[in-house]
Amino acid sequence: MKDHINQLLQAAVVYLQTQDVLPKTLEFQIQLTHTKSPEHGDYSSNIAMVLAKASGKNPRELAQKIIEVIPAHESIKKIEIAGPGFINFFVNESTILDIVSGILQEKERYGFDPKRQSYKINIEFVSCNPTGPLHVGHGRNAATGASIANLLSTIGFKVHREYYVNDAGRQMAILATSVWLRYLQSFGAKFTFPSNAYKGDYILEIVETLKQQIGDTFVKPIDQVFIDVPADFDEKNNTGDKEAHIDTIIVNTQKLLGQDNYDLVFELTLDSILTDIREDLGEFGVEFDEWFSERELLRSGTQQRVLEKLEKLGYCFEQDGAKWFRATDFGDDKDRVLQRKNGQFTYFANDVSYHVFKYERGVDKMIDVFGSDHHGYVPRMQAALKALGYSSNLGDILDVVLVQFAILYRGDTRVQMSTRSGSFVTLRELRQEVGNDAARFFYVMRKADQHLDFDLDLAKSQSADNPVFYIQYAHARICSVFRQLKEQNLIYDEGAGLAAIAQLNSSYEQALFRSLASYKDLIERAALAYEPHRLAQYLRDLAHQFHSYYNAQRFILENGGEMMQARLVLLTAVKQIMVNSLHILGVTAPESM
RNA sequence: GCGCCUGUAGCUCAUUUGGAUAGAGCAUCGGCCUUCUAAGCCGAGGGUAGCAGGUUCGAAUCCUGCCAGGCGCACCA
Repeated sequence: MKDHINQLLQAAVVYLQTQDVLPKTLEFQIQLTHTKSPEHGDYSSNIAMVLAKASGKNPRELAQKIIEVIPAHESIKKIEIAGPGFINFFVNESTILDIVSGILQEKERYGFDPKRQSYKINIEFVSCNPTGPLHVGHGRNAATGASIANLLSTIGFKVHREYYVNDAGRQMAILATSVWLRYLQSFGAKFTFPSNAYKGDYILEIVETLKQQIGDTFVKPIDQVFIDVPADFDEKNNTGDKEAHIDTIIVNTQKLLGQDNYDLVFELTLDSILTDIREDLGEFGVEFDEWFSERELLRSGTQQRVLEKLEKLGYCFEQDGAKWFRATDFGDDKDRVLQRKNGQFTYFANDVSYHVFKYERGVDKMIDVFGSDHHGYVPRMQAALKALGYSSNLGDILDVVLVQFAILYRGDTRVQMSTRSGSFVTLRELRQEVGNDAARFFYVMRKADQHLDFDLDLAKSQSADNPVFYIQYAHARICSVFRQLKEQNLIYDEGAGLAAIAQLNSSYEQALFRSLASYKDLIERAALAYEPHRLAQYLRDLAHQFHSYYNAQRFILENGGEMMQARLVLLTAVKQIMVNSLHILGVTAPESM
C-alpha cells in the first residue's frame, strides 16, 4: 500500500513537471510516513512543503495541484491537505483486510522481502577474548548483536553471524600461564601470585580438569619458574614492572614445560573457556554461524598480502623501523603502525586482514558490534577498508555499532563490578537472577549507544513495572481467550472473521490496525538503522493497545457471529506480530502466565 | 590539549533520520474486578528539550560558540 501511494505521488509530481507547474530539472524524493494520529489519516507526505519554494507557490496551493492529478484509486478513501501543507491519505477497509490477511498467511515470515536475499550481511559481535567467562557488559553486546542480526534476516537479508576468537596473542599466554601457576599452587608451591595474572575462580576449575588428565606430571620446582624474573609491581612502594614480571614467567613456563606440554595446557584452557562461552550464549539464545579463530588467520599469512597491497597502492611508509599505514589520507587523525620494528604485526594489521578475509568471502556489508570504549578504533578500520578500495551497494562496506556498558542497579544502589579482584558479575549470574527473557529485553530496550541503567530488582519483578511481563502478559491473555473459546465449544472461523473485518471500527480496533499496518515499516527501519530498541518500544505500545482493548470489550460474545469472528481474527494477527517481534528480540512468548 | 558520544517531566527513557499539540513507564493523587488472567484498565498533575545564536515554510533533531558529564587519544589487545 505504502509503495503504491509512493508511486502515485511520484507520478503526480513528474506530471506537474511536464505541465511546467514545477521545474523540469527539479530533483526530489517522496517521503511518506505512517501518521502518529488517526486524524491525519494513515499515510502522510510532506512533498508539497519540500517543493513549495521551487514551484513559487505556497505549500497548500501546490498540495492542491498534486492532489488534483492523482487518479482515483479503490483503496484510497480520501486525500486531505492539512496543517502547513501535508498531504494526508486515508485508506479504506480493503487495505486493513490486506494487511491482516497478509499477517495470517505469512505468519512468522511476515515482513520478509525475498528481493533482499541476494544481499549478504556479515555481523560480528561479542568477540570477547576467551580469557574468562562473559560478564554483563558482553551480555549487552550479545543481545544487541543477536537482535540486529534477527531483524536483518527477518526482513530478508542473508545474515552470517560470526564470533572472532582472539586465541592468539599475549593475553592467551598469560591465561595459560595463570592456569599452570594455580596448578603448581594446588601441589603446595608457595609464591606470590603475579598481579597481572588471571585470578578468577574459573581458573581453579580448569586446573581440576587439567589434573584429571595429567595428574602431577607437570609439576616443576617453583624456584625455576621465578628464575631471572624481574620484580612484580609493588603498589606500596610504586616499584617493579608487572608486565616484565609476567612476560618472563611466561618464557620460563614454556621452557620448563616444553612446547608440547605447554600447548596441552594452552589448548585445554582455551577449549574449556570457549565451551563455557558457547554454552552461556546458547542458553541466552545467541547462536553463531561461525567461530573464526585468530590463529587460523595468522597461519593464513593474510597480513603479508594486505601489507603488500597497501604498499602497492602507495598507502604505506616506513618510519623508525616500522611499517605504517597512511590512515590520515582516509579520515583518521593519526597514521597507524601495521608491522612493528621487531617484525611482528600489530593487532590492527591482524584485524584488517580479518576484515579482508570476511570481504573476500563475498559480503555486501560487514557490521561490527563493539563496546563503545573502542570507538577510537573505528576510523582506522574504515580507513583501511577504504584504502583497499572495498565498496558496497549498501552504503559503506563496514558499519560499526557501538554499545555502551550497562550499569547494574539493585533498586537505587549501584552494583560494583571489579575485574581487578577477579570477581565480577557474569552474564550467567545475571541470567540466573533475572531470567533470559528479562535480560534480553532490558539490554535492548534503550538505544545501544546510550548508557543503560539495568535495574535487577525491576527486571525480576513480576508486575506492571516490568515491561517484559507486561508484553508477555498481553500474549498470554490472547492465548487464554482462545482457550476459553475451546472450553465453551465455540469455533474460530478465520474466513468469516476476515469477511466481517470492516465491522471493527471502535477506536481500540482502529488503533490496533494502525499498529499492525506500521509493523513492516518499523522492522525495516529498525533493521536498517541497527536499532532494536525501536521494536522493544513498539511492542510495549502494541501490548498497551491490546490491554486497553481487552478491558473495554469482550471477544467471546454470547451470540457469537461475525463480530466475534472478526475480533478473533484481529487478536490472531496481533498475537502473530507479538510472537514475531518477541522472537526477533530473543524473548519467549509464554501461552499462559 | 585533540577527537567521538551524551544532555528532553522528580527518576529511567522514546520522539519513525527535519514535520502537525514533544510522548511512554516509574513515582504522586483519584477511580474500575459476581463476566475472556487486576501481572490489567481509565483519569489528573508535571516541559523554556543544558545555555546562547544561526540555517528554513518548520529544529529536541542540522550548523557555530559556550557549560556540564562519559569515553578514547600505544610499535597493548
